[in-house]
Amino acid sequence: MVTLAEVARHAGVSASTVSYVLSGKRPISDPTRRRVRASIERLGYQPHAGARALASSRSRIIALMVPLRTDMYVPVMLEIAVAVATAARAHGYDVLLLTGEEGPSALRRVTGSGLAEAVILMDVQLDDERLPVLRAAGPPAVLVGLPADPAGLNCVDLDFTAAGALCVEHLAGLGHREIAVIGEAPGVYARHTGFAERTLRGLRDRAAESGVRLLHRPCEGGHDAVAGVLARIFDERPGVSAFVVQNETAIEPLLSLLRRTGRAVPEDVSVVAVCADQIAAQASVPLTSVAIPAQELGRRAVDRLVAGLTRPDAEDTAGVELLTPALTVRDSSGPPPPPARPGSPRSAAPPHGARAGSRPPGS
Amino acid sequence: MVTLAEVARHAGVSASTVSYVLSGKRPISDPTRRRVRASIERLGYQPHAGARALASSRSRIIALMVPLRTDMYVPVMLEIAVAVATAARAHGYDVLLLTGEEGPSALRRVTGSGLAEAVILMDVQLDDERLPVLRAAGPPAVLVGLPADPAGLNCVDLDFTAAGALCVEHLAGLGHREIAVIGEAPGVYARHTGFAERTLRGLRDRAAESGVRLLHRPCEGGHDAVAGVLARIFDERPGVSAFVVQNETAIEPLLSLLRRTGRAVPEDVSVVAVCADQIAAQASVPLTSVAIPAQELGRRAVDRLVAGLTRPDAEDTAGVELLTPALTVRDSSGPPPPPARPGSPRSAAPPHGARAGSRPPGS
DNA sequence: CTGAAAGCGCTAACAG
DNA sequence: CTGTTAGCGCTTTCAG
Repeated sequence: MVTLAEVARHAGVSASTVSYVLSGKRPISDPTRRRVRASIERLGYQPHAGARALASSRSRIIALMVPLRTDMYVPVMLEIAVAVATAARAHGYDVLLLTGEEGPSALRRVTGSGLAEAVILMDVQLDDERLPVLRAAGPPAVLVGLPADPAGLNCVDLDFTAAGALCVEHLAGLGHREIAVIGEAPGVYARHTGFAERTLRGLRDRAAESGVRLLHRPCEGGHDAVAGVLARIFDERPGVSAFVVQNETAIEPLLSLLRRTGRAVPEDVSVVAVCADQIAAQASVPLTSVAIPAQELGRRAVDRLVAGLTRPDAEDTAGVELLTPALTVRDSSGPPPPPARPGSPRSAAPPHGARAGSRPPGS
Repeated sequence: MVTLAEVARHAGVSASTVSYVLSGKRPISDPTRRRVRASIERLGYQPHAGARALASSRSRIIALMVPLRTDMYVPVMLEIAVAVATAARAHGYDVLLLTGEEGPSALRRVTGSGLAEAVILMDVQLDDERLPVLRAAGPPAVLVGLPADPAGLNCVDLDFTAAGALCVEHLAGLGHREIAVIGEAPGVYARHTGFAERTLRGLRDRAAESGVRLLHRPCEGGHDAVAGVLARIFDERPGVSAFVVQNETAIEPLLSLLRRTGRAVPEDVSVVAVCADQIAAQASVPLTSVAIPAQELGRRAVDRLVAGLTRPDAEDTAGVELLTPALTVRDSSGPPPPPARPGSPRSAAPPHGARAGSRPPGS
């Protein structure tokens, strides 16, 4: 292995000079720098990461903790992870991948051993067990997500409350008065995942303001689960003319079921999703949706972390940052159908049992 | 920060004794070990990763390179990554996340700097640009995937050729004589991704053996693209009675389009997928499928890597390991329909929407 | 603008 | 079974 000392000898300078050429922490004359650079190139020198971390007590590594369970927003998780890795590299950092499995102890481990200088947490829960580690003079950290009490924590997330409001606003603006929400799996709410509850709050508050009736139902993924939930929804609220979906695995089943039961989208019912843009765009009916800005979230998380690492004093590098959601109108939302009258075709729609169902009367 | 020296002083032993208590590389008397353990506990000592790496020239870090582009098998990629991280931890290793973006130079960087001891590569292409780095006395490595020439490389992958054969076998066994394959996006084939081509070979070879006609069409994701491909397939081969799909984003659109065009699955057409089990199970028609064993792939990759790291001499830790695929029968495959005759109900199915093109006359 | 030298915290001979 | 000690390769004062 080529060491700094060898480079120094080869270039006819001292070790410290080579070090300073690399770090730029003190002025080096042009000729010297040139010679050193040439030697580095010539010998194929690469600074030893461990030695560097030891001497400088800076590992230039950020730990990223991704959820072990992959029951929601899977593509988004990967996209955030990749964005974090990419952004980190742009700042000269590498990323260590931790799974949620190890929990708080993993944070202590990588942080206490100096392996990682800072951490980014994904899939934050309202009362996350990893938070105490961070508050107690813990390592620099950024949460992608928002816990119940973000005091003293550095958080980045989509403003899901606004996202929920945006969905209702869009639908109410089109004239819908009764909306059903198909949410994440019950387990997601059970463990108090922040974004799910915040979305719901946004939906409810805006619904109340707009005089819209709202029905929320958590929903497991998969076709059968969605079928059950859908049947119950129409049973309880026959007047529902629009859906908001926040569950990627429910999207296609929902669209499929609506078709089978003879409800055209958007003519008979509107659908608005909160999901990754790509998924909304590629759905069997391109969906009006509020996007989860995965790349942006990952990038912002790293930027804030690095800012804090670089100038630990700056106050403006902490706190909560909520990205403003944007709703993209595609083909799945429109005005509600005129009120059905007894004997009208729609009330005669088959109770979705026949698999390939009778074809819908072309709206 | 608590150092090993402090622990030694606190326990009244020498530094090396503490070190050996930690590493177990030499016998320590029970009382001594106890005292040292107690001091470690008491002081909350954590060995410094950098110092360790420097002194031992072993970082206990494995680099994992995930593809930057996320145009296929996204959930599988995440699952493999998480499995790698989990398995690595079980062996006392941590995982560094690299994106494909940096390419071969990233491998040189993390490996040359001693940051990572070994690497795992995902999304391997037949003629992968990262391979030269590995062959030339490169770092220990395991590829998740199979390049064109795996000589001297350590590879783990699903036996996609067998997977393809399995699909044809299943369908041929049911009596199908004309099968269409909906493949990955054209770009995937264009960059010569091994698994896609191997699957195709397995499909073709077995089709030839079984006297089955096979038509292969790459396909972009999304509903519209699938609609186009499907229309062309039925146009060229009206007799197609079964589909093999190897493209997660094409699955639901395909099922949806088949329904819309009045073809029941599995009564009229059978569908077999090569995809993650969860996706097959949750599809709107639970799909007969060959699973991609993501967890197993990740675990095996790490196991092989660690085996090679531990006993670098052992010859059996190198070479290619192909996991045997398994086909799970679900609800989407069955015998082909009896040959349609003019005037039969199926040929009278409504030509719903210009979207899927005009329906071909049955068989 | 450059050099010399003192560690950073740990491992692994070497010595007993 | 345990202690002593010489580095591992780099950063960063302290000198000049």
